[in-house]
Amino acid sequence: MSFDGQLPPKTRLLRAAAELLANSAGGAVSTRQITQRAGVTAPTLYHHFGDKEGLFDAVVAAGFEEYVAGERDFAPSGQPLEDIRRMWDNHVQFGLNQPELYLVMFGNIRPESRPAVVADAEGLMEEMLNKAAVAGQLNVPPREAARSILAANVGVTLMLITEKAPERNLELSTMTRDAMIFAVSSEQAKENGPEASGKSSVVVAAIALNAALQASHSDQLSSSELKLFLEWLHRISTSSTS
Amino acid sequence: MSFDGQLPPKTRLLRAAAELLANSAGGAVSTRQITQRAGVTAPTLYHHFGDKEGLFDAVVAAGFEEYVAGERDFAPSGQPLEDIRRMWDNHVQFGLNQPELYLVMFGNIRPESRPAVVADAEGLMEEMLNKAAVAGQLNVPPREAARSILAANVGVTLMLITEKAPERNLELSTMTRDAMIFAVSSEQAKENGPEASGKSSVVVAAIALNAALQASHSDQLSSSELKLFLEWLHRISTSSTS
DNA sequence: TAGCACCTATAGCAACGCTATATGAAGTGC
DNA sequence: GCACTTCATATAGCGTTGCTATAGGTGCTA
Repeated sequence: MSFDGQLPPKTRLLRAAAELLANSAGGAVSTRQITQRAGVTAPTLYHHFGDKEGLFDAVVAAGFEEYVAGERDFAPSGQPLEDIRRMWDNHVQFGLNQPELYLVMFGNIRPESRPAVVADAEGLMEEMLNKAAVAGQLNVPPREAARSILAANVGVTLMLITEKAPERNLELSTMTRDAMIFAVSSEQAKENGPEASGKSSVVVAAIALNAALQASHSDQLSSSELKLFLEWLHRISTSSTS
Repeated sequence: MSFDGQLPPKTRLLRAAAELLANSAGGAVSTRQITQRAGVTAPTLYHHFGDKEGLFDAVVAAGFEEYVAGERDFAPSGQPLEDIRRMWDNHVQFGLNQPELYLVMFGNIRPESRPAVVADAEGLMEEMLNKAAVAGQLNVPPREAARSILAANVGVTLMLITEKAPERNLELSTMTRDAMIFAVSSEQAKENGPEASGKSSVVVAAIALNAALQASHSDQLSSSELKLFLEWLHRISTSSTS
């Protein structure tokens, strides 16, 4: 149909799959649709991508580049937590702009099998949270914070996708976003518990130091010392109460 | 196989589908599997349930009864926000106990088509949040709070399901849960200064941790460990590198 | 007994993901 | 220039999927 041009079949398959995925209104996309649109036959698909999932993975990888590009463009504002907010909003916007692609990336859940793209997104957020941790702005270890925020981010995006476009209320996103960021940040005023603030200064400092040490591979400690040091820091920063 | 008994075919189909769904390790469940296990042929299924999705909806309805029963059993503790916590935990536990059924209920996302079960779960949570609102414990309208909490709840549960069982860290759930509940509750102290954020460096963090550790005699480390730990902190905090 | 819903089985369709096999094109060594 | 390998694509078809057109059996009411 559209890709009779001189592009190599592999590229045509990728484009055809991406376009069909973007335009398929919720319905599944078949390999026959893809190959027909790409102007090739079935074995070509399996020669280049192994199977259908392989093709989709490749499409997702391209989509993920776009996603990451959106994340990185806004990156350095100097205020890591503000950057996390923008990462969150960018995540939601990506999901709403390309719901089908997003569902392939984040919605294709199967038990005990984690898509690589989720781990990548998690790493991206953890990276940013590390900066916040170094600045002493984090209440919990960056990895746990990233997992928690990303889980909420995906949940909100999926819920927004299921809503019809005109009814979408993005306040759901901003509210949940700020709730999560506030929860992991150390700037909260903890007036509930009297002993809570005393403990939190230890934890915040330990988390900050831990992040800082891992970021700038320090040479003040020998490697064996560093290893033990980090183990202790982990024990402190993951302890629930003192 | 197992349902040659005298139960009506409709019931046998429901049970067969439920059992196959519960035991299928992530893979899809075919109508032929279901009908064979139920001891009937294909048209029987379509006579009673219309199509495959109709059968699954019926299974989900039964599963949802179980889910709701779990939610309601714990309901009246007098503290609505505490009940919300239990609803959250019950939701997560339900998802981890019956991941396949949960995925059919909450993971089968398609754009602009919201499963009825999601609306029901939302209503259930909103109902409970209404009590909190009446008691003046809510910061936002119950409906928005319910949507926000449920979105995060689903996101966390989906993320936990994708993890292999032995590695599951339920702290992700409790942390996100408390963050969301705290965010919608009116008990938060909203007075936190815009700055008060320190500098970012290993040295500052080490100094902060050092002071904090000495202030609150931590018992996470033995005294000999603490001595060495403090010595290292001193080495770090007196060095000039960033 | 006749008629009438209701329920189930036989048999098979179109579409699915995927592949065994064969054919063409492009390079490589002699 | 020619055999040889390698890569890339096509022909044809396998087994399975969700689903159905048609017909037959069953039990109830008249």
